[in-house]
Amino acid sequence: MVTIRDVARYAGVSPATVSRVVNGLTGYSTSTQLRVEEAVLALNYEPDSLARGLKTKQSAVIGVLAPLVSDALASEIMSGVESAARSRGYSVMLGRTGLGSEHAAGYLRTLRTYRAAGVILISAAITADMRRALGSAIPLVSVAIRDGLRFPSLAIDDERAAYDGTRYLIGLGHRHIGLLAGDPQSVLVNTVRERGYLRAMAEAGLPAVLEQGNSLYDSAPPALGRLLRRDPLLTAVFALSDEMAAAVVNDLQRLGRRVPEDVSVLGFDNTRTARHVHPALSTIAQPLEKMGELAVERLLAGTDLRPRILPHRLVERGSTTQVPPG
Amino acid sequence: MVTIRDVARYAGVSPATVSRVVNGLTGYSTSTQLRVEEAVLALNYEPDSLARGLKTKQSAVIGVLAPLVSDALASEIMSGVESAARSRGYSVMLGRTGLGSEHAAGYLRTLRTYRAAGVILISAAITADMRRALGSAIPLVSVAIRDGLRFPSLAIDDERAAYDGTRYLIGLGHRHIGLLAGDPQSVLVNTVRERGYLRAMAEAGLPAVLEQGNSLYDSAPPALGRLLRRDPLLTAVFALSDEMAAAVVNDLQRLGRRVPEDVSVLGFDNTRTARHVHPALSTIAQPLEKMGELAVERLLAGTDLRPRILPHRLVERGSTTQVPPG
DNA sequence: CGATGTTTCGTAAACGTTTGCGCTGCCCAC
DNA sequence: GTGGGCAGCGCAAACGTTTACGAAACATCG
Repeated sequence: MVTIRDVARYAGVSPATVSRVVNGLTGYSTSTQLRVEEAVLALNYEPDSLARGLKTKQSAVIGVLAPLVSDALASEIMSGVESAARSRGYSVMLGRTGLGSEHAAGYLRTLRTYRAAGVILISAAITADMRRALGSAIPLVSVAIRDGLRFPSLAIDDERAAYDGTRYLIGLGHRHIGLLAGDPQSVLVNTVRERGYLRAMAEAGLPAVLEQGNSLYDSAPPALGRLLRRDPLLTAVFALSDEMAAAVVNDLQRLGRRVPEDVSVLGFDNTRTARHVHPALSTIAQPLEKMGELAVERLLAGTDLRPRILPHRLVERGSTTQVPPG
Repeated sequence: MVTIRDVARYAGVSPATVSRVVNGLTGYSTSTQLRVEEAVLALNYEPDSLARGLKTKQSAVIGVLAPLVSDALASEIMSGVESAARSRGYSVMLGRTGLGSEHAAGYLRTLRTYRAAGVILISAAITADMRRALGSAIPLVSVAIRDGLRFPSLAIDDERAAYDGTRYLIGLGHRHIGLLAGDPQSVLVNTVRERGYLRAMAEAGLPAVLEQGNSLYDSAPPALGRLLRRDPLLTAVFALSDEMAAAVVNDLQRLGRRVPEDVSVLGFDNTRTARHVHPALSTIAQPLEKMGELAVERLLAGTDLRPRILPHRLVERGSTTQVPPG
């Protein structure tokens, strides 16, 4: 392990000077800069991140916390985070908070012991526990959820997005539109999406039919069954995650209903899975990668605590169509 | 920020003693242990990871490097890594190496500056560059790929798995079986899977038909087209990733062929996406989560450099069936 | 030419831990 | 009663950086 002292010796200067040129500070002549740079190259020196962090009370790591690490939504956001972080010289530490955020506080604590530069919280509400664990030193930005006031957030306008999705279905002529919601206690975003749906239905004078899932694949079929029982005339279902939507189109086909001829299904998020289904899902797109990138940008900028609303967009694929005649 | 000194003062002992009880060493009486533990609780003390790592020349981070972070295969392995790591008190640092491993060496270098306890490399071949960047201090285990000799690896028997998959298709009566391979240069695992396919076909006296994709969704349709052109009588296609297999069933349906009635398709990996398609994919399952867990286990055990072969398993779902009569 | 400023650089003290070493008591055996 | 052994603990030095401070060298200007 080659240290700054070795470099200093090699270049015939003091460690302090090496530190200065390595960090691009001022206070050295061009000639010594050259000598130091040459020494760094020759010895293949790389500053020890731990020592540096200890001294500066700040390390170049960004924590990313998601309910599930193998979740498509979180994955794509993390992908954006990773690339933005790396291009700025930061590393990312990964943590799974669990569906109920059970492990979030613990992770925040360890991130603090690493003196992380910031943490990005995906799809999770911020509890008092978490605030305590975080302390005041580490900035946090919350993504894909609008938790309001204390922390900057980065999300689409979920109410409006759900409203727009529902309007779209209504515009297609549908009158019996069921909503497959996510679990409201774990992902608070779902309740505001529900509101958007309810508003659109109310405005159109249509009856709302709503069942809860938990955003995951397996929760959809039973919820779909309940939906169908409550309104057998359903011609459209709006699922609040692509994964549930995928399950819905598969289960519908299993039940002998054609998608989209008999019933249209609209997804949410536009994750990779939206294209894996056949017919491919029409869905409300969130700019997931971009959200990840912006999250690290905001984290490092530090300023501007206001929630930032990103544009959503309806992408039309094969799973939706005009209401069947009759 | 409360330090070990604060705790020591509070408990009326020296920092050294606090360190000893915090780390569970010996050399203190029960009564002082109690006092220290009380102080730790009272002050909510948590040792600084950076200082600790600096002193011990080892930090509790495990690096995980994957070609793509939003890839389903890598995601599920990472999920296993994360849970095993956390339960042992380790944190995981995430890195994207890129399809051609462009960024791998860079990441290894920064992991070294963090004095990571180890790194887990997913689906990537180990280059000389990477070996140099890694140095000798950090253990590495390679997952989902068998790179051979220098580093311990954790994978299924890919040749045998592909062989078994092909045999399964043959056993179903198929004679015209196309293989959709991954990109051999990026994921060397594909060439050994190809061998398994070729062996099974040769043994059965059947002609091999083989096209290259790159493991991702979009590469499949064109490759499928080429496959169909080369053998219009194809009744089965074996895709070397679930994502390609998903694309194949969708594209087949677009072309008016029914799956599995007209043509069977068999996937590989058994990722989440296998269930997202309709009909759900029959596929060769790798124990992905388990592989992630075992990887950290081996990393920390440190011993036993021999490659470890995990069992694969064929899971039959709706996308495969007997060859159509005629 | 002296005074004053400005570069350029080195010294040394920190950052928060861990750990080798040694000191103090105490117990016990002779 | 002396000595050896051992448990319990503190001192202080390290780990590899960064950075305040000051010293030297040099330029500038009256």
